[in-house]
Amino acid sequence: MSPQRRTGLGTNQEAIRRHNLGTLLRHVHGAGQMSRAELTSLMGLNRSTIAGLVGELESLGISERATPPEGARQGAGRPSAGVRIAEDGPYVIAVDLGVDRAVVARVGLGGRVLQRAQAPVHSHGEAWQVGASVAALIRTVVEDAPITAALVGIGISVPGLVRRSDGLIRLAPNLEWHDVSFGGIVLAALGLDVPVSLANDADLGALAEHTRGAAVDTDELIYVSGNVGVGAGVITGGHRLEGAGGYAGEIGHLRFNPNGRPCHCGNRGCWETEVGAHAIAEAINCPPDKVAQLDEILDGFDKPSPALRATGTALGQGLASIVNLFNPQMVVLGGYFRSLYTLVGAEVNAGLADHALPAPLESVTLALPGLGSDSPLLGAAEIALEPLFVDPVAALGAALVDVRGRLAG
Amino acid sequence: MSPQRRTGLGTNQEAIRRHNLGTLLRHVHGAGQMSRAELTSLMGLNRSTIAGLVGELESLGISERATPPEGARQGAGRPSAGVRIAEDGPYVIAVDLGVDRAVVARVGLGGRVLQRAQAPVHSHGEAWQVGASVAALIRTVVEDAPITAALVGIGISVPGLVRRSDGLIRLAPNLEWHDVSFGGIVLAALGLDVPVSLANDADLGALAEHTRGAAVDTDELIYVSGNVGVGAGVITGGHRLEGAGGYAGEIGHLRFNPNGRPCHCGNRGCWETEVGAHAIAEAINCPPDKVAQLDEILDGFDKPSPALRATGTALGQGLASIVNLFNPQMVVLGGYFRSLYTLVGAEVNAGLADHALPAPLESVTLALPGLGSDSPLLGAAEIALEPLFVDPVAALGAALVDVRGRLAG
DNA sequence: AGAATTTGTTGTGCGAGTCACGGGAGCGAC
DNA sequence: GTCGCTCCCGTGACTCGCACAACAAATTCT
Repeated sequence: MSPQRRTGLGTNQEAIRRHNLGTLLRHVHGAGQMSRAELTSLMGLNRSTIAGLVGELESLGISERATPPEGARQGAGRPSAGVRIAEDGPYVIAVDLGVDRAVVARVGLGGRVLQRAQAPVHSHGEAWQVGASVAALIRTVVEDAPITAALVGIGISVPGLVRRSDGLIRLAPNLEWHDVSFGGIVLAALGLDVPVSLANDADLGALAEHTRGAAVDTDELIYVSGNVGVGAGVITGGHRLEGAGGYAGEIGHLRFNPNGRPCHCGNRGCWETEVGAHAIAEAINCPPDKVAQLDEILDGFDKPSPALRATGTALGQGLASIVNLFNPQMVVLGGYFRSLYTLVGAEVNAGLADHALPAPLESVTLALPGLGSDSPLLGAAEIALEPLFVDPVAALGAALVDVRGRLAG
Repeated sequence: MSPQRRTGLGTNQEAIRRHNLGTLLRHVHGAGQMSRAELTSLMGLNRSTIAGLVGELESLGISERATPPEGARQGAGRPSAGVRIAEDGPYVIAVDLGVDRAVVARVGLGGRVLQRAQAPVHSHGEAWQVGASVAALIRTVVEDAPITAALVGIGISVPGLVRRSDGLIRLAPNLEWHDVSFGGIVLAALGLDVPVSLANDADLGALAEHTRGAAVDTDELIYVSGNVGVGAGVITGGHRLEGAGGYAGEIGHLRFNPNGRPCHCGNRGCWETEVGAHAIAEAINCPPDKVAQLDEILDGFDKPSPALRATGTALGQGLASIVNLFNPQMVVLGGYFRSLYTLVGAEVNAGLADHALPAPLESVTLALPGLGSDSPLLGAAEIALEPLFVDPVAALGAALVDVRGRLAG
């Protein structure tokens, strides 16, 4: 969260520098590489100011000077030097906790996945067991990190409700977890003390798609995630919509059909009972223990069955409610909705067009994730990197160097 | 909209001053009067900086020095001088366009209603006719304004969909308007050229309740407005949720009962068909032409009928979907929902508790508007005042002095 | 090859907030 | 009543960040 959203505080010169340095880094992070001239026009600051900021970033070891990038201006004039994320710069650990597997990656600024590992996770496993597996994956992934590179933090994507204030997992239905302090568990298993951020997988999917996926330059977007549960991550005004407790986006339990099937939440006919993984599995006669691989199974289809087409219509109709409520510019369909939309896109579009109001409908686009199924993972990297954009100097000061040594000791 | 939300730009010193001056004014505006010491601790700036800012505000004629306010610190020590909104300071015109009447007020900083007038409006009247009535009311209300006081702008609350980019009224079902540039119509009728801002009534209700109503210090709130249509204004992270086009918050057409009554939007069983004014009027045998006064009629009841109780349950159940989606800290029930909640609050609460998820439910409070039925009007004043908080000097420079003279000439 | 264009570099200046000091205004104790 | 305490105001020197201007450097165009 950028400090600018804290309303009411004044700004002093120290804050300017922090903000400008962080904003510059955010730009370089977003584009991977840019020229100083681009930065000058993007940020609206003087050339010499940009030069000073870039110099500070270089002296921090975050960025390095590069030859002018490819897509640079054509024409006369001295070419502008490039600013590029440093090879041995700071990095974060991203964890995508799925229902049946955990993916862990070491991710550098610019969103580059430097190392990656994954392992199956016992469904309904105890939290400490899962924590131990994740810790082991983290050890693997940190193996080849340069000894000088600093670990800024760990970001974890969770399929469930995460409390914003402290990252407690309030409820992860498909892991059968309840009030689990998973961040603490992982840190304890590692024996490290670094900042850990947890958030809902759909929220992080939205964040990643906004930063470097299908929704770059789109400040109003919703990432609808079909995992075993159905959830949404909302970005509005370029910021995550979190809600008071951090639970915003629970679209799975929208009232859809009051005479429908009972839902595990206690109501009847929640949207999830129509478009959730179990409903779809039933529609395609998929055995219940394969529900976690629903996306792959759907990818195997080449022609949709009538039942699947009905599901597509229900998906579109539910999306209509969401479009009416949030008036997004883009809706990204993640998880198995990606596969489903590929199959029955026409039905989804029709359901949406029939049930949404004309005004919000005209400005919305349905899209597939630009990052494939990595969106939540890269979103986890983004929240872990966030402190660097708020205050690069402070975040780097708090970061951990020689992680391998510390893990060994 | 505070400039801080524009991400990506750098900050220079000029922007600091603008921001600090605007933020200081926003604080004084919110509290009406405060001491410099309070401002110092609120804004986290140095005493002398605050003194400089306050001095600038005074020299602009916006604020004036006052004796220490009542609620000041008790005990030893020199009392801190007060900062108070100036009597003859800048003001705005706020317009609340209802289905059957228009209310116009002259509102000063601090939210003080200085003058007020209203007139019935012909339902289904032509836009230019309504514009002429509103212009006449504005002339009345400007009558006694000090000749030195500056008019900063006009804010208009509209019962319909307003396009964010240019304030065009895309659709106001109950006025039967369609793509009406009402701001231009009013300005033409006045023969003035001042900034005009238009927004949806529920959005403005939320804004006003957030600034000086029931939801002060609540950064996640939803104002649910029952007028002839049902809409919502959402504030999240302290900012209005507008959506891509400005149409966010259309909760009236949430899918509620797919086998229900047909809705004018083309679907069946939208929430509005269950809790909208026409549904309630039917439930209490109120003649259709009195629908606009539904709140007063409901206030006349002392015992709710079973039909009304069922409506209360439906209201609560629909609110549950909203609470699940937005995870607000407070839901304010405006319009006739205020009267309805007073009658059948128990049913509303029960419907909400039954259908909302536990996590979002535990942090939400239902509340009545702290500003009564004036919320949209005062919200209209707030958007018109907004430029003053972004850049007081510029906004005052663009403001109009001697309005009466200009209107006469 | 020279002009035109665009950018990097350097030094100067302005402006905004901070800091430190002296003075002022109430409160409370003796 | 006076003194001390506490908190605040007001003023001037100080620091730091950005803007500006002039010059140097690196290309492209003619």
